Amino acid sequence: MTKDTNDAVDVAAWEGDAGSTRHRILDAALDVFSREGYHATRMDDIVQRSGASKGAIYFHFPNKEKLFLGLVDQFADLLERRVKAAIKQEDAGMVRVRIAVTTCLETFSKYRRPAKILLVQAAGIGKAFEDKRNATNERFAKLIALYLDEAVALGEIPPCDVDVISSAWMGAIYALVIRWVTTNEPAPERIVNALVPALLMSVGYTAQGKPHDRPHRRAARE
Amino acid sequence: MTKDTNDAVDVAAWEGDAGSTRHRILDAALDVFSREGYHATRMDDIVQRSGASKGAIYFHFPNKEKLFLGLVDQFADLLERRVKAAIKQEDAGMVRVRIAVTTCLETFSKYRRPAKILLVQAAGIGKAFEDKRNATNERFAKLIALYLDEAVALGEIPPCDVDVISSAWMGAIYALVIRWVTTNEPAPERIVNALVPALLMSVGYTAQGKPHDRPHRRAARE
DNA sequence: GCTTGCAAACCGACTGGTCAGTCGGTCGGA
DNA sequence: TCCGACCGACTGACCAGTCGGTTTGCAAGC
Repeated sequence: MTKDTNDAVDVAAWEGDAGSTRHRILDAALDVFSREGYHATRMDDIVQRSGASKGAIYFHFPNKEKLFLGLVDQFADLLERRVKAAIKQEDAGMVRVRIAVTTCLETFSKYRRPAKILLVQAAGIGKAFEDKRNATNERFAKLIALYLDEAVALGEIPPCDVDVISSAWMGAIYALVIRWVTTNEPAPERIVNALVPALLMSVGYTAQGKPHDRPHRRAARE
Repeated sequence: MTKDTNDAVDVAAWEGDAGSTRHRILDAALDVFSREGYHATRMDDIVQRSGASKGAIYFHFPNKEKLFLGLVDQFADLLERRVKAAIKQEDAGMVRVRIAVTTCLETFSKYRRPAKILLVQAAGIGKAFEDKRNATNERFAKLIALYLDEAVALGEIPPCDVDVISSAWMGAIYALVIRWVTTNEPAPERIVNALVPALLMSVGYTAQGKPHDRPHRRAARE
């Protein structure tokens, strides 16, 4: 797990046309935005980094804001796709909850720079960005809430304020990913090992029939 | 609890000289920064809002950044003071953990605008701010970690990765406060009721001898 | 195969607006 | 008369976005 952090070809993973000018721009933007933040990034930085020209950038993207939000959206989509794909393989109930959380963490750790853009750089920039971030946030919280509701319905966990809990979970996940992304510190493996059980326990899920390292079936990746 | 959100005299609560120019500037800065964010705030906005002049602002504060970071620091200090004061009244162990978390939430909900500055506006602005936010973050995570360690030592909860858990807790708290601060949505009371038990359960603390609404002693405020 | 035409893709010097910060100056109290 | 507090018009850097121009790919006509 998490052997490679895609540090070279991040955007390529979810955009087809590698090598094209458009792609080079996106890659450069991702790189610079994630390092410097939105405001500290000058379009000329992206020009230099991408090797394209100012004109090329404004030919492909209407403005700086759209370019940035595009990156955020793309990554959020990817994340959602991966979570849903992973879920589909499993039966309803707490197993799904566990898989959703794990997939989230795996994806963040694999796509480190996009994660930083989504979680760190998209905050505190302005109204439009704040809204976008909250929306994205809620989007995943809702996903978690859905699976939690399922688990409650199945009687696997006692009823709880699913709305609040799912927000809290996202917050917990985000906080650790942010910390890892910026300080490199709690290794992803350690995060998963400590966090996932804690989250499950927080809703009163006692690890029934979980023989420590049960090989849960896992099919097609991505 | 949380009857009044100090929406008028935020800074006054922790700065002595109310009415002075310096104080009026801080107040105005808090107001504008929390609404607009760091970059969208023009010094001229603060000028207008405070009734002071550009010269007065630059007489009291070296630059925009320092003014902003000053607000962040002041609020972080206040928060820490309040948590420590609340803790002092209680015996070591899980009770302290509960009180620490509750006090955090109470303080955030009471000082809504400073909270927004600390949690939302101080992110994604730039290196200096990012560091500051991480540092503040860690500062409180460490505090929680300390009390959790105590509880583990006392045998009230099983051992766990306290470092990761405390970060996760802060993240959960932050996420909900941010959501409340921006959307006004999960009422503070609901947050406390749902979140605190969940956090406690997440470290395997079974609510022993907690008769639902036990009147825990509470002395001097602030 | 070769010209011609045209548009999509790309180039980069330049502009126009925006602000953080400055600075010469005023005012009132000790 | 001196100094701390305050005033506000002004400046200079910075940078997103523009625009006239060039190159490239390619299809249609001959």
